[in-house]
Amino acid sequence: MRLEPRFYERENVVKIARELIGKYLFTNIEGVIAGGMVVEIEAYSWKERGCHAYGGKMTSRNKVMFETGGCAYVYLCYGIHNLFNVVTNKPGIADAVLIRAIEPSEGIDTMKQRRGNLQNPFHLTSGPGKLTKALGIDRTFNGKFLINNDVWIEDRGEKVSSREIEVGTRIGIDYAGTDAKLPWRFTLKENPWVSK
DNA sequence: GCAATGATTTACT
DNA sequence: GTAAATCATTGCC
Repeated sequence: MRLEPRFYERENVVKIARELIGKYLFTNIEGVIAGGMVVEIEAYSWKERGCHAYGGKMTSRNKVMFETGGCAYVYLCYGIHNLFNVVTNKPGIADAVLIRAIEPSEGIDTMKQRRGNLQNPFHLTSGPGKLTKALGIDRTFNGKFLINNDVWIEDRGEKVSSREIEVGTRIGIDYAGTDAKLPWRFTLKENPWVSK
């Protein structure tokens, strides 16, 4: 079952991130479906320094974060890598979750092709820049709604108990000061597809 | 208009 | 495990 807008429009972005573990992210590029289960995710909110829209400041890059929940926010990091976020909360409130890793289930051959020859198959989608490349996501997806047929998230009814979820601090935002210590990173315990 | 910077990846030791 | 590559976005001049 595909997740509806009201799932994303709730106020607690951390809770949404926690609930998205075990859900399935798919893309449909020119009729080819690829995707898999979300195993790693982080929450971001305008209230803390780790977020692009910290303080509620809108720029041409992050304006999509101010859209209503259920919008895709894709941006370029380090000049090369596309990172895939899902906007949450109500219009005007810039919260989002960053999908960092998935466990491939559909279109694995296509993903391998997009990623080129890999030594270690576990490197296919075990990182935010890797998974966007594997799924064919680029910045043309910025602003797309997850109720369209290009990209969406499904609930396949798999239950993930809280003790299977590992909570930690977010990656790569040391500059955020004390906000970098917020326990807003969720991973599936002992899953080989989680980035290290 | 220009230089500093980063929510990372890759290859190499 | 560590370090370099790489360029759009940002913020200041």
